Amino acid sequence: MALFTDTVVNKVDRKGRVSVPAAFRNELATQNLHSIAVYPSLNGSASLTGCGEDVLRQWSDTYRADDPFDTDSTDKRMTLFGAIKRLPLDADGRVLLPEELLAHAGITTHAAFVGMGHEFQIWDPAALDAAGDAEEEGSGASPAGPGSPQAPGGDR
Amino acid sequence: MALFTDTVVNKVDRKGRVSVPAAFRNELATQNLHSIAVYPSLNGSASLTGCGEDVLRQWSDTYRADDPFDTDSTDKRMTLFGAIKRLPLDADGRVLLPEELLAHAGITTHAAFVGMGHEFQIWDPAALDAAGDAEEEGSGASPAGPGSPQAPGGDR
DNA sequence: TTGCGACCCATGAAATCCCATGTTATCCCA
DNA sequence: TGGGATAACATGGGATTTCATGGGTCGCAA
Repeated sequence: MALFTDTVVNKVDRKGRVSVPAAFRNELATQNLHSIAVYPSLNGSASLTGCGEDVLRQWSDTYRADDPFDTDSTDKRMTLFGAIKRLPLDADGRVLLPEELLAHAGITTHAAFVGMGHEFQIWDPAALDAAGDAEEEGSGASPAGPGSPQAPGGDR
Repeated sequence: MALFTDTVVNKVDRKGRVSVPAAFRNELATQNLHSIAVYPSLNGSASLTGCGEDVLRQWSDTYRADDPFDTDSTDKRMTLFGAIKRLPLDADGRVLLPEELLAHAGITTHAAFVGMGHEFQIWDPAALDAAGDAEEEGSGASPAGPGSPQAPGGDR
């Protein structure tokens, strides 16, 4: 299973393309994956969540055993799988983020990729900063702690 | 699992490279690891913590079974994995410490590697001295005790 | 035909590789 | 046990490759 770490800010070009960080690509390559699965984060934050297809398969497997009459299961599957877009990586390791997803995350010129273990998230850098600050205060984390995983200045 | 001990001060060259102490490298080699995972220490001190990837995988595994709808899990993973950088060892056993990490630890010309069992820390030698002294007084440790693991004078 | 996506190439900056060197620790033999 | 030979390490620097990014072109479809 891929292991995504680190936070990287890349530029979104005029065509809506973004380079997936090389480290992420390498992780995907170890699983022979040539695309990423992306969907609006489920916790309601203005961000996207992405992962390799292997993770999708695992989720699908956990649901497959469910009772076909279990409406909770059908609801969740619809919410989850219905919103997932599979984005192929081009020869240069970039993906084309659909307008719809860009809008959901409020991404305009830059996209911050945040590793989260077996999956990752994509944020507008400013929104990520804000979310990090909020968490720091809310949870009473150590003042100088890593509340905000990274402060992606403004650029790279 | 690797076992890191001892304190070693190495030089950071103009490119930001540092030799990982040979003893540490040997520990990593026994696990077939060719990179280290480094992140700002979680206790808020001006230092970095490092470990082998085996430790990361273990963390990731504990989260992987989580329900994708579990927002508490996603928050934790973002904070933890978002700040971890994987630094590959080059053929000579060196890593390139990113600007960002150097700044967090206040490292400029020298880096002190401190073994801590299954992980290790990286300090600016002066900051390490200061932290050791403070601990000595605060905890009432033996006056001449090993509060500061070593007094890495100024150089090697 | 016109707009968008897939593919290709160019470029500057940064990371990686590779080799050279001085120094220190280790080994081996008398 | 002295002392030279040898190997391991840390370090510097130049050569090469990777990466992110911009832009162009071709083809398909609305």
